[in-house]
Amino acid sequence: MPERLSGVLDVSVDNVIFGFDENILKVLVIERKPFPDEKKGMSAIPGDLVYPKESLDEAAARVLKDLTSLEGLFLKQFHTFGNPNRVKDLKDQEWLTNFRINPERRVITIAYYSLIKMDEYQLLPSYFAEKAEWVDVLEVPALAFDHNEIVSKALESLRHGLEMEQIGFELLPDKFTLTQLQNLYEIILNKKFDKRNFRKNIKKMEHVIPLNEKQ
Amino acid sequence: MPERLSGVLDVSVDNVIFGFDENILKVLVIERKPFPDEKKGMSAIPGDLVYPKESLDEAAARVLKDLTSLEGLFLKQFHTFGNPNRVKDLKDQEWLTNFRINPERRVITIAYYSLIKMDEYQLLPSYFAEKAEWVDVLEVPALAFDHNEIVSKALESLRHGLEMEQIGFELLPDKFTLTQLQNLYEIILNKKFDKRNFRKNIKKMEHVIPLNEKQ
DNA sequence: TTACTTAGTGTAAAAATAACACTTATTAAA
DNA sequence: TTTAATAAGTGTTATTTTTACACTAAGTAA
Repeated sequence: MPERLSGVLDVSVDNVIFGFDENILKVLVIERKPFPDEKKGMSAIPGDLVYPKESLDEAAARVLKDLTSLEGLFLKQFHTFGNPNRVKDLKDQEWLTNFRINPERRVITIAYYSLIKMDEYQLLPSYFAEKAEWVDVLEVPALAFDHNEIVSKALESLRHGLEMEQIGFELLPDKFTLTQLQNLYEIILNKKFDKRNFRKNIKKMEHVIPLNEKQ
Repeated sequence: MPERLSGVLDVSVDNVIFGFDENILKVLVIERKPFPDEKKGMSAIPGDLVYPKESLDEAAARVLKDLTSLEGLFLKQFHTFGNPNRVKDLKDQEWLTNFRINPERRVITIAYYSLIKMDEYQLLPSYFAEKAEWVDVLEVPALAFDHNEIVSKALESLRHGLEMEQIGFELLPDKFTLTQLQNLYEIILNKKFDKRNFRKNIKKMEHVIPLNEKQ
């Protein structure tokens, strides 16, 4: 029986927050507080260490709320990232040295994605983010840690969720046009749909109430 | 900014191992080493703490190999369980007291499921398991920790994987009859299929080479 | 007012799925 | 060793689902 070390891991949650703005699928990216010698904080996905008494879902919801002040949003755990080197990059190590008690410690992260209706969203200062910014999911800059990989996998999961469950509505206001919804599907799935066939499919879905308002 | 404790979590992997035996979907359950006053160790899913330098996938593969001596099996991460009370049950606390350096510590676990062809499998003694036993997935006994919940969710994921990707073959020997395959689908998905339609669908799949052997 | 863009609507062809029954071979029992 | 019972193997038709496709009406911009 090999010797087993324990307590050598930190656990965080990271949250890929998607929003849909007219014709663009966006991701919320924060600017990580810069460490002393750093001019500008690096971009990252919002996240935090899990507190001792909260569940993973609660931690993810907290991160989301701190940043947006919104509660009850769609939130889904999609993957856990635990490569032993995922925080060992030089820039990340410098940052951790300034902001973590045990910077050298391995960190695994449980990744969630969440969907928010952008019109309900208000930018909030947060203790872990200098500022937050929406970026086009197709133009995500270089991010801290393995966050680019996390975003890619989040996008995959979102696509899957859009096809399997019908999650798209979470990204639109309560009242929306079918054209808006179709745009959303086309952009997220990167695929064109026939207008009439698309509308037929929506009619099959429950929980969509046609408002006899036009245009 | 709230005070952040760190190093208060242990991280493990747990592995729900599925096998298919004639007409039954089975799960490999181990008997957890009994603690001193315990007559018989409680049943559990195989798992272990993640070692300092291995990735999560590696940890899961190691657990699997220790138990079966098999490598390169189908292995899939499906969910991470992190309820703060998931190891706080009295029985579990007693056990942890005997087998962990920090028994009171919170443990989160990354859960995987894997598929093995039962005829390739050989029961192996393992340092964390007194013995291992296949049980019908429909008659899983009470398990340690939150392992019953983990098994349920693994089964959900397996069903999903069977429908989406075509994962069923991992559970059968390299040569198998279509009847065997249909049984597998019917039992796992709990659904009947028409024999002829089923065979048509298989023919559409790639990577299946019909051997002109009959019966 | 005119031209241009976007919203809104039904039908027909094609593809995929579901329903269905008999023959042959093997195994078990008389 | 015959007989009965069980399981394997095979195509066709009907139904449902999916796809392809074009014009009208209204609103917006020139």
